[in-house]
Amino acid sequence: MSERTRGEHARTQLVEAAIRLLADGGAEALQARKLATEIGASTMAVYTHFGGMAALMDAVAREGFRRLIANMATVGQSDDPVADLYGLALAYRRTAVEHPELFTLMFREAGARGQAVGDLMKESPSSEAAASFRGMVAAVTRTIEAGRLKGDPLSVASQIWSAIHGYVTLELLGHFGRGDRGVAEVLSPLCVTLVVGLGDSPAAARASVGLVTTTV
Amino acid sequence: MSERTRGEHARTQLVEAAIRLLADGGAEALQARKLATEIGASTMAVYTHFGGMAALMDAVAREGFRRLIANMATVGQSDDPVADLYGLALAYRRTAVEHPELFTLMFREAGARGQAVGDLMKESPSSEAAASFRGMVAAVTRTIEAGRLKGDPLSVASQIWSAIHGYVTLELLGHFGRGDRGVAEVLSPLCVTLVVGLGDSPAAARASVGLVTTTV
DNA sequence: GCTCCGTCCATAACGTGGTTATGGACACCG
DNA sequence: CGGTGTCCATAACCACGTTATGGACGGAGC
Repeated sequence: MSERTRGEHARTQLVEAAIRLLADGGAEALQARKLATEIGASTMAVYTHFGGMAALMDAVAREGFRRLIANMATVGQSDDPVADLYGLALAYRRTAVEHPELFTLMFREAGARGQAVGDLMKESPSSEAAASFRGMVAAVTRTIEAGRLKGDPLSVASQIWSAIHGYVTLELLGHFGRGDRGVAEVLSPLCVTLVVGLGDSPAAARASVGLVTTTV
Repeated sequence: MSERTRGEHARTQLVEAAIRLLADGGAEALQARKLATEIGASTMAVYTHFGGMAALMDAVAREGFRRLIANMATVGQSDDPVADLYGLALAYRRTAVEHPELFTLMFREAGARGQAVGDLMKESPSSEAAASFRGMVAAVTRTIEAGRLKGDPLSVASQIWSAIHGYVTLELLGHFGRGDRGVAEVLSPLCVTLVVGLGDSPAAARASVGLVTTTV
């Protein structure tokens, strides 16, 4: 039980190699044999450490969610909770755009393991995906406590998450054009629309969203 | 060039068999050999009619979009354009929930063929996916002409499509629970939030969405 | 009617990629 | 120093997409 450094290292090596393959070869490039040569080992490594490609991809997806959470965590808590919320949206979108294949895999795997992401309307403390959602619930709660938005935090967070996730999904599919055009033309107005619809004043909403836009 | 009835029939037979396999076996069950036995033929049928599994799945995706468009077309134009818009959202969601694997495939294939779905901010008259979007743009235009919403129809439609698509994607992944709970707790409030944020009055928005809720 | 020609497709083989069986190398433990 | 367990290279196996080949069938022209 002495940490067997080599073994644990191989495990993370595999996940990192997988993310690398994914990044510059797409989902099709994520193959056991390519992984093996990538880390200078045989395909058996995949089986001793994960039991199969499915479990490895699951681990890759988890790592992706961990990065998403980390990126969302860099958005601090300013005195403008609506601006923070928009910052979360941008962080979510940036994570996806920087690693589109990984982001796609994350939600494909979430579907593959059926209910594993869980019912986020309730408690599901184990799942990584749920953690990123809880960050959003917390941010929403602050906007409500600040008197900017109205409604049940869980429902409001679900609505906002749906909208952002949908925008990101469609942007990755090539709608809304390339570059940051979609952010300016769709995501940013969408966030204004949402917070105004949830009780914020149009002027305050535009101001809060405008504040963060320079951070893109 | 005489219509070769048998041949065309085999083509649609393959697509229908594919949708059937997809429905009760998931994406993994969509295999050339299973398709072949399903229609009582050999795997060559896939190649004479489509050239390969990729093209067949593309055809399946197109058929899926055709069904989506058809379902959205059943939503008529009443004298309440916001209610019609919510009807479109429900039709979109119902199409996805009734054939979740097909819906997932549709957008996976859209990604696989890269830009084929096209840049929906511009004209892309060929793609089936674009047609369903144009239906939404038309509905949005009516709400604006009726004085209920404000803004550029293209931008507004993009925002609404993002939100609905995101909700549906997450519901299919198992968030928001089973049955129609998500509709009542997230999709319906989300639509109210959107139209209020886009200029409708809260009371009118709730009335319009409430009207249609019984149609779920 | 007969031949020619094109389409469609069954059979069988090939290539690739996930998986597994086997056995060896090495570290740790008694 | 032998025992034991983990890790992994090799090589084979198997499922599935694909392709090569040739035959069956039907229409076109004579």
